[in-house]
Amino acid sequence: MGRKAYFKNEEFLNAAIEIISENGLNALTVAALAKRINAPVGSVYHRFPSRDALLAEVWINIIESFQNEFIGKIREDGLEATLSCLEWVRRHPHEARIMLLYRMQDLMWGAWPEEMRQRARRLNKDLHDAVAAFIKKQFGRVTKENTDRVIFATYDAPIGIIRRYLLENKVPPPSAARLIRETYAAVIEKAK
Amino acid sequence: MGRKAYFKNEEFLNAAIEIISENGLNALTVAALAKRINAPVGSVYHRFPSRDALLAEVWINIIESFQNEFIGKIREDGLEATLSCLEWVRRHPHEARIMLLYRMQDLMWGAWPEEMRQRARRLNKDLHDAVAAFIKKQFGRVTKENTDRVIFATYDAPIGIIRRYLLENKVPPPSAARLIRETYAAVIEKAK
DNA sequence: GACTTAATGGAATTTATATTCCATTAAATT
DNA sequence: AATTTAATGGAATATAAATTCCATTAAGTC
Repeated sequence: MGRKAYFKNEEFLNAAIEIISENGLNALTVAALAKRINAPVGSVYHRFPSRDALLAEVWINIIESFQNEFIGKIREDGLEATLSCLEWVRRHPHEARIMLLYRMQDLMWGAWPEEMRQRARRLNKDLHDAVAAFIKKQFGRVTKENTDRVIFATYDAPIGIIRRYLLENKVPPPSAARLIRETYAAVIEKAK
Repeated sequence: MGRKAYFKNEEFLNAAIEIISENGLNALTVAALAKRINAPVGSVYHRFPSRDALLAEVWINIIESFQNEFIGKIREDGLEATLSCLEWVRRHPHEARIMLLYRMQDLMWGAWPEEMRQRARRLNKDLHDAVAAFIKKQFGRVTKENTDRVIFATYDAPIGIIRRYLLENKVPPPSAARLIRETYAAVIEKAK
């Protein structure tokens, strides 16, 4: 009952992602957001309590998408999980730009909505558990040194190269996988 | 002649760096900047034509500091240059946070002042030349593949691990150097 | 087809900050 | 010590963008 909706929640979220990715955070005004999908400004506030709330949702959705894929893969295989970061970025270039070029703190002015805090906590726990299980499987036990190795090879190094391409408004080429593999081999497999 | 200055240009620049590093870009209002050194708002505009101009100078100073150190070292030795990134970050934690957590585009609203564009052009040329010379020395000739290897091992991978620590409000520990060395050995020396 | 509800549409308002402006103060010069 | 110049000090103004509010519109329900 009541009027049919012209605009979906998701359309605003996607429009925000595109604007930030293409023109930077400064370009994401509520007016620009509404205009991109030809919606009136008021409709933004009909669906989201504030610009901050919308951005919190954009952020947590992206992080969940990225990390859940990683978590799923690392249960099977470390190298696969590592390479999957690269593939996720290639499939989600706009989201990747936001994830790697901004921080939550800079997207929003205020504090996280409580729902988002919960989702973030659950996600971090899942990630932590999955990584710890992998370290145990790979090295026998979890030490600070092993943990550093795994995070570096599976996350830091791939993100490092990916981020450079994103900064240049490009998507990392498939050839980047070669360097990621070599690093993984040197840092994880050789150290076993 | 005329009244003696209470506030130096540099004090405003340093205050801005600290505020952004400690509390994020949103915290850097002109009022907050002035307050941090107990200056009146007007004095900011006595020294800088605009907030944007001040930020442009903050940014270019940081990039010059980082890259000039790297350029100097890579003329001598690739691994030394690579490890020097880590040391620069440890010596300049605030500057590092700005360099690695923001982009010029997001610090400023408008376009770069012309002076800054020139400084950036010169710097990029120097960096490019130094890296090309290193690649030639190391591999005999400059190919796309060699270039990717060198940038990855000397820059992307170190930045990747450094950035993770900076995101957690920490400075990377000296132990990070081990992983950076191993990556360099695997990606540059083994491939020679 | 009147009624209720949910949504759009957009003008008006509020808020947060950057910027301007000018009076005041102090150093150097004569 | 009067004068000139460069700087401070901060209130007033301008600006840009978020948010509010309410009138209008359309879809189901009785």
